[in-house]
Parts: sequence; C-alpha cells; structure tokens
Amino acid sequence: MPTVAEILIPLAIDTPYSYVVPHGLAVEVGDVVQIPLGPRETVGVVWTVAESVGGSNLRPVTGVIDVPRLGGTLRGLVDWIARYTLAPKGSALAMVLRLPDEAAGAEIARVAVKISGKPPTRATAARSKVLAIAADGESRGKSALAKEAGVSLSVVDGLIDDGALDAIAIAPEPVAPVPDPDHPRTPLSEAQADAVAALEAAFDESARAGAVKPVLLEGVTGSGKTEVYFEAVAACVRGGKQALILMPEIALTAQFLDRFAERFGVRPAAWHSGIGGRRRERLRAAVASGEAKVVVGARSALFLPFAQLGLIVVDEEHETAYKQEDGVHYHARDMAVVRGRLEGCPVLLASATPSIESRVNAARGRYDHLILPERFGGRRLPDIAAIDMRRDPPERGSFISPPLVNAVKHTLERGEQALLFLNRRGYAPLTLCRACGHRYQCRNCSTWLVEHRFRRALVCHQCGYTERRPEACTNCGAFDHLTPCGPGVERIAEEAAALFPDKRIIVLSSDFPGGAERLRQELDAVAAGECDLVVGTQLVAKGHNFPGLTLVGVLDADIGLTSGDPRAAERTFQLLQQVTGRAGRGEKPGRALVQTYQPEHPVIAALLSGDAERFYAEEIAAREAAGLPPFGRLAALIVSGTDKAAAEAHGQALAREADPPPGIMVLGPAEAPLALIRGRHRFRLLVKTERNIDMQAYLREWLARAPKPRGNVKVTIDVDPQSFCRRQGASAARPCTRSEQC
DNA sequence: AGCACGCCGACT
DNA sequence: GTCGGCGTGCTC
Repeated sequence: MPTVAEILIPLAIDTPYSYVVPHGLAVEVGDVVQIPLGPRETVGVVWTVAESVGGSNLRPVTGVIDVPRLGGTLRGLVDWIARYTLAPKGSALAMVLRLPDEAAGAEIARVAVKISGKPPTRATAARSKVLAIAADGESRGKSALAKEAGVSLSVVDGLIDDGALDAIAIAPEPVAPVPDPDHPRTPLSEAQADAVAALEAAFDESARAGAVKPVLLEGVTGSGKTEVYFEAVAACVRGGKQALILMPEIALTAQFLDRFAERFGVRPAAWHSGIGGRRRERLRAAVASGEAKVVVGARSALFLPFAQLGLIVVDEEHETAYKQEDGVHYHARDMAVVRGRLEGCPVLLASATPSIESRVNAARGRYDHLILPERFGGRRLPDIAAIDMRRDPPERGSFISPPLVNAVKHTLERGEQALLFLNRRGYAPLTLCRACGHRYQCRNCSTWLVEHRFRRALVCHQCGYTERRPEACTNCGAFDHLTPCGPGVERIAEEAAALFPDKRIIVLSSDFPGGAERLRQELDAVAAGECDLVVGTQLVAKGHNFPGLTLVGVLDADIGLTSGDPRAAERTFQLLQQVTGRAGRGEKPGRALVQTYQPEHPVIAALLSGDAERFYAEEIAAREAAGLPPFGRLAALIVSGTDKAAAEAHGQALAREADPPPGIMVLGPAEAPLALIRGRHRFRLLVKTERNIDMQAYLREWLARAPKPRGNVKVTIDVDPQSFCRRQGASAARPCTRSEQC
C-alpha cells in the first residue's frame, strides 16, 4: 500500500493536499517537504501520514527539506489560529514558515517593492493609486502595497515588470549571545521583590494545577514592571528554558535593549519585521536549537520554532500594535496565551493601563492579577491638574492657555524639559476659504484635508491623497482668504516658538522628515537633553523615556472622546495616562497639565483623580449594558468608508440576514478606526466578533449567504477582543451568554 | 503565491 | 477586430 501524506501548503488554501510518498523516502508529520504544485515546485508541511489504498493518481513528494521539523505545538497553533480567525490554514502556516529562500531552492524573493522613479509606460487609475502610495520612497511588502492601494496584486506585479517599481531584498546583521541570569544588578524595591515572589508563587500554583493560568501584571508607569518580569525571565533561563518577550514594534527601542543588557550582561536577540535575509535565518535556527535563550520581538516572534519555551511575556499588552490587521487577523497577545497553553508554559501580560478585556479576564479569575502599586525608588507619580478651557481660554488665535504657558515658562527657566502633547499631525485639520466658505475635502473620502505647512501640502489622513496647498481659493479664486482652522502639532510648535524664541523646540510625529531612522536618532537626542521643548503626537507617549522631562501639557484631552470607535474611551484613557506619566521619570518630580472643556467627563475625571479602578469599573459596566466588546456576542458590524450611504445600506442588508441581528455602527471616515478605511474601497465592512469559535463558523456561513456587495468593497471578520470560550457545545443557536462561565 | 482564463475598454 | 490591464479561481 502506498504511503499518502496530507501536506499543508503555506498559501491561502484551507485544506491540506494529498501527495504520495515515493519508496525510499522517509516522511514524518511536521517535516518540511518540497512538492509539485501546478507547474512549479513549492514547500509544504506534512500534517498527517497514512497507509492508504489507491492514491495512484496523486503526485509524489519531491523530497524532505533539511530544516528542523515543525513541532506539535506550532502545528497546533496553526490549526487553532486558522479556526479562530477564519483564515485559511495555509495562511496561518505561512506565518510560521517564513523559510530561508536558499532552502526553498529559489532565488532571492521579492521581499519588498519601492518606487524606481521611472514612470510606467502606461498609466491607469489603479496604477496611479499604487504609485501615489509608493511616492514617498518607502519600501513596502508587495501585497501590503496592493492592499493599501485597494487594488489587486497583478497591478503591482505589472508595475514591477514595467520597471516603475523596484523589487528589493532586505539587508542582514549579526545574532545573539547568552544572557546571564545572575549578572549583578541594582536591588529590587520591596514592592518589586513582593511582586517577583507572587509571580513565582502563581507560576508554581498553576504548574501544580496542571494548567497554566496567564498572569496580568499591572503597574503604574515607572513602577518597575520591567524589572519584575526580568526576574521571571532570569528564572526561566536558569531553568534551562527559553523566554520570549513580545513588544509592540514601536517599543522595541535601543533603550529597551540596553536595559536588558544592564540586567543580563548582553543584549537579547531581537526579532522584528526589519530583520531579514541570512540574519533572520540564523536567528531562527538559534531559536530552534535552543541556543537563543531570550528573544525580544514584535508580534511575528510568536511564531518562532522555540525548542523549549519556558515563558512568554507580553509587554504593553493593551497596545493596538499587537493586532494584525492584514492577511490573517489575529491579536498577538491572545495568541500568546494560546501558545502558552499549548506549550504548557506561563504567560505574563504586563501593562500600566491594561486593556478592558484583560481586566475582565482577571476579574473573572481566568487570569491571575498582580498589581505594582507604587513607583520605583520612592518616585512619585506626576501631579495631574486640569485646565478648564471655559475658564482659562487661550488668547484668540492661539491654543496654549495662559496657565500652561506659565508652567512651560517656569519649567524651561529651570533648565528642565517640557512636552506639549497633541495627537494631531500637521498644521491645521481644516482649511476654509473665508470668502466663499469652501472647505478643502478629500476627493476620495469625505474627510477634511489636513494642512502640512512644512510640506506645503493638503493631505488626507485617511487615504494619503495629497495636493499642493493653493495660493488662492480653488473654488472662488480669492487670494489671502484661506484660513487654517484648529491646531496640529506644527501649529502648536509655531505658537511655542513665538512664546519661547530662545528655546530649542522640536516637533515629533510620524511624518518626521527623514523617516523612521532619523526619528529614532532624534528621540535619543531628546532623551539626552538636546532639546528644551517637545511638541509631539502619540508617538512620544510610547516606548521612549525622557529623563529630563518634568512637565507634560496635554493640549486637547477631549480629542478622541467623541469618536465612534467603541474603544474610544479606553484608548483615550490609556493614551493620556501614558503621556502624562512621561513627566518626572528622572530625578526630579514631574507634573502634568491637561487642557479640557469637559473636566467632568468620566475619562478625564478618572485621569485627574488617578482613580483607574473607577474608570475600569464604569467602562466595563457601560460595555456590558451596551453589548459591546468584550461582552457582545456578535459585538458589532462596523461599516465605514468613502461612501457612507452605500456602506450603511449594505450593512443593513447584511444585518437582516443575521440571526440574531447584530448592532450596526455606521461610521464616516473621520470617526472610524484608521485601520478600517485604509485603502480606497468604496466602503469596508468590519464584523467584530469574539469569544465563541462556533459563533465565528456561523458568521462565515452568514456572510456566504448574505447579499454580495458590488464594487470595490472589503468585508473583514475581526476577532476582537478575545476572551476565550472553551465551553463544549456552544453554537450559533445556543451561543455563550455573559452569565455563563466558559 | 503564481499562473491561466476571461472580461472589458482602448486603439493600429 | 486584438491587445494589454485587471479581477477571479485553481493548484493534490
């Protein structure tokens, strides 16, 4: 009888394909094999092997590739993720199997594409969309670019063949040394030592119980969470096992790697999207052999083939960067919990401002909850005070109120640093003609164009559409009547420069000229004190630590509170908590001043009083009442995009087909989460769901029988947020309800 | 992912 | 008419 292997191929295919194993070839489950597929040869992973009658019509396995076999836990993870996220199994496998190109026998793959400068021989609407996005000169993944432009891959391929886009590979660097868990270190505070002990006890307890319970480690900014989980990492390494520390991409800074080096003597192996080529493969091999003891990585590190994983830490667990929005939709934090369960290793979630769903999981006893109440080294939290903008309005035409101007002035006079925070890029969010009332609007989306004064352009923050800032009104022709309305960071910097002409002021936002590398250098320079006043967007709230910073001024705390995103309150609270926490992380105490028109709003009130507990309690109650995440079953159907009316109509048609009908939320492009509208689809539809795997299978059927929208439309099922239901027999007819323990 | 196929507007 | 661009579906 011939041996038949079911082989999963890392392509968007949901089922394994059958191949016959030729005589003399030994093939085992988990082997990476080379196989024919259509006209070419590809790789795949053996999912099952069986003796079988027949099978003579099957094509044969070409050979086994000499790389470590895929372990049971990783195969389990692939199955689990595919099922949970409704992605084809092959796509989930592809995340695990980013093979060395050499081993696959292929020449250097097109890793990324970049604009060449050569115009295409032919210009079409689809092509110009792609080129408009690539125009910034950044390199992007091929499919990412196609997705962003809202066109199919063949457009990008066409442009590569035409020479308008260059296909490029990414460059390598060297791999990781062995961390020393007993490297001399500064002693822990009492609270930290207690937390370390509690952590060990929790891990021991769950090891005894036979099932590892994730631990949520919550500690205010500056309480030393990192030092606490470093001890857990040290214990893991002492035990001869490997540890994985997941971080959001932006937080993976040189600063963090140095901190690790201070504790362990060497820098850890770092894994992120930027590492490629040979280095990537050497690191993967070191992980698979068990030689790499600690890996610090962005979400994709979750799929590395660890030989003996002993601990997963998810730092800043609330960060949205953990959500993968394209291809397979997954949340790395939750998949970390799944991997921990499959590996039987502890998982530690750390945050100063945990996500609602992790708080809920902790409250229900699904996670253990550890709290670090105080700041490290006796440092105090910054004092936070509100500036009520109704009582202390700024002067006409300016945005910094007198009390804040004063505070900045005194801070700078003492030689300390100040930060003015405004989460809005550019100069002004709206440009208006005072002569005719014309408002500059994006021609793709129904959003206002944001003025970027440095670039002399009007830019759509949704789709990237850009035009030159006109001299005269394009509608009525009047000169000198175009008026910027409202502030962006550039405008605040202008105002600050007028107030403090002899101070060094820098604007830090994601469109910093010179790209990510320059920005990183600039952040280091600011941390070193080479600047007096920073005007920044949310970018400065995360990752980087500025020791000389003693004052944070929040220019508009109310931004974001009115957005239609169901997570608006949570996000705003987290962001403001983080950014105000930036003050006073050095020697000197810090304070924060928050400009607001609604100091009594629950989010602002919680921030001012420092009563996070109350915020969480109120937010959880509100969500529960509204059936929003993490409590709704089919939490919401969010439709949004450039054509709001079409989106709403289709959303309602879909909802009518569902049983029970979900809540619909129709968002204009301006209110919707950015990720939802990227790309120029007529509209996008995001189905938010959670908890129940069977509910998702039901959703798949529902979408299959529901009316198909016409035109450039995208439908996505988003598994958000995940608090797991493992109850047997849950189904669409009898889904989990919130009263049930699962 | 790559490749064939088929549809559709543009143009010697 | 056919040619190139582009979306769709298939690959054991």
